[in-house]
Amino acid sequence: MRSAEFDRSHVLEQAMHTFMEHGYAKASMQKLTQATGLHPGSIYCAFGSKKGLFIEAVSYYHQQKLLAFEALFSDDQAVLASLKQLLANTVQECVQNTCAKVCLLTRSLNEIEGQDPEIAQLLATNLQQIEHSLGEQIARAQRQGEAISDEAPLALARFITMGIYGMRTYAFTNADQNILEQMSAQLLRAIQKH
Amino acid sequence: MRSAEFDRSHVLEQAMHTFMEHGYAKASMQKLTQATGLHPGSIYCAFGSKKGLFIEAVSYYHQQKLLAFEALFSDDQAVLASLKQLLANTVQECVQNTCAKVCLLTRSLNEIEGQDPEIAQLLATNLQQIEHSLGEQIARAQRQGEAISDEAPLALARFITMGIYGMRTYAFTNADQNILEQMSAQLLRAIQKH
DNA sequence: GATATACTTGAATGTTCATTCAAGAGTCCT
DNA sequence: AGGACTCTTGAATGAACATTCAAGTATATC
Repeated sequence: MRSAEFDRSHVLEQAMHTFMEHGYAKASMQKLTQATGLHPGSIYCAFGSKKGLFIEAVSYYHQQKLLAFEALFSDDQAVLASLKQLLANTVQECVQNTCAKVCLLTRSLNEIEGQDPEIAQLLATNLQQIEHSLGEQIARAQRQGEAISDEAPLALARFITMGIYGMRTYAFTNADQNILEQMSAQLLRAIQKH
Repeated sequence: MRSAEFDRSHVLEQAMHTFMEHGYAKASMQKLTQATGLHPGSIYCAFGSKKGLFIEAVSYYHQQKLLAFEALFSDDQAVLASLKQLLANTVQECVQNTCAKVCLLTRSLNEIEGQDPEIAQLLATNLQQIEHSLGEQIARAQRQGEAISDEAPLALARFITMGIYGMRTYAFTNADQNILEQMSAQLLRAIQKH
């Protein structure tokens, strides 16, 4: 017996960054071996293929985003306040000049369209999971009597989700913090009671 | 002398479809020669490179979208009605099962990020031009006293633009016509006077 | 119809890519 | 300490890629 020498989390973290920076197609195995410090053989032994590594990197990214989401929407805080913070965090990501500016899920979904249904399905499922969690939080806000529209919680969650996707693409054309903050405010206003 | 044997518009139309279907990276020269009927040498003679062909195909796409936009927002119609139609058309595109479901500009913008600043700039400029035209129309709506918010026209145009980007990415996770129509309605409501 | 001037053709080029594998090295159990 | 097992290494492989170019072909002018 002999245990693997590398730290799987660390490798996935680096691979994730590489995919975020270059996209799926342009993240060559050469870039991935450099970023992870692993040799090709080790990657293929541990993950089967470039696609396998990508799938695990995506899952790793998704896991991180889910944890951040749950931390943000802790039970002892107004949902609308958490939502506002979620949008503020998204804006902060978008105006970064690092690979942190992209959402691995939405970017890859755009890239992969029409190419690999299995990856597309994984990305869609992950995104829908966050959308669903958001729906639960919005339902809670309504129960708690927060100043939020009484439309179906899922419809409101979809709207905010769509808004975040839109802001991310918009930021590629114009990463202006003021503009993105204004959009966030418009999105929030649209789901508030008036 | 001898004139070129192929119809440039027809070639660009086919190349555009190929890029819409496969994305930039995965639209190989082989696929492009098959789709256009041109031999590699002819493409390089007429467009210089794959990137040159892509840039012209993007411009061709943009031109088409601009014409469609101007036709939709003819002066003798309420702006809000045209806007509603614009969103309805977008939904129709998104639920298609052909390459017509993608916006070449937004899809490529997501794919190209961090790879080619020249292409990114072209895509951003094209998208901003449509956003700007939309702003002018919204300003006209305000002057004509339509039931539209009195926020800055550009801010409203940005919001709708962002919404369309968002719907396009959202449709990749769930191309449900009812849901997309509901989002359109939410977007419209958000910029109306109340 | 001869000649010059293009455009067309598609095989060849060299690069880059994902992937494999046999040799080497480390670890554990007896 | 020896042997068995597994992980690591990185050069080798073959496919796919964008691009080139010399030969071939059509057109126009004189």
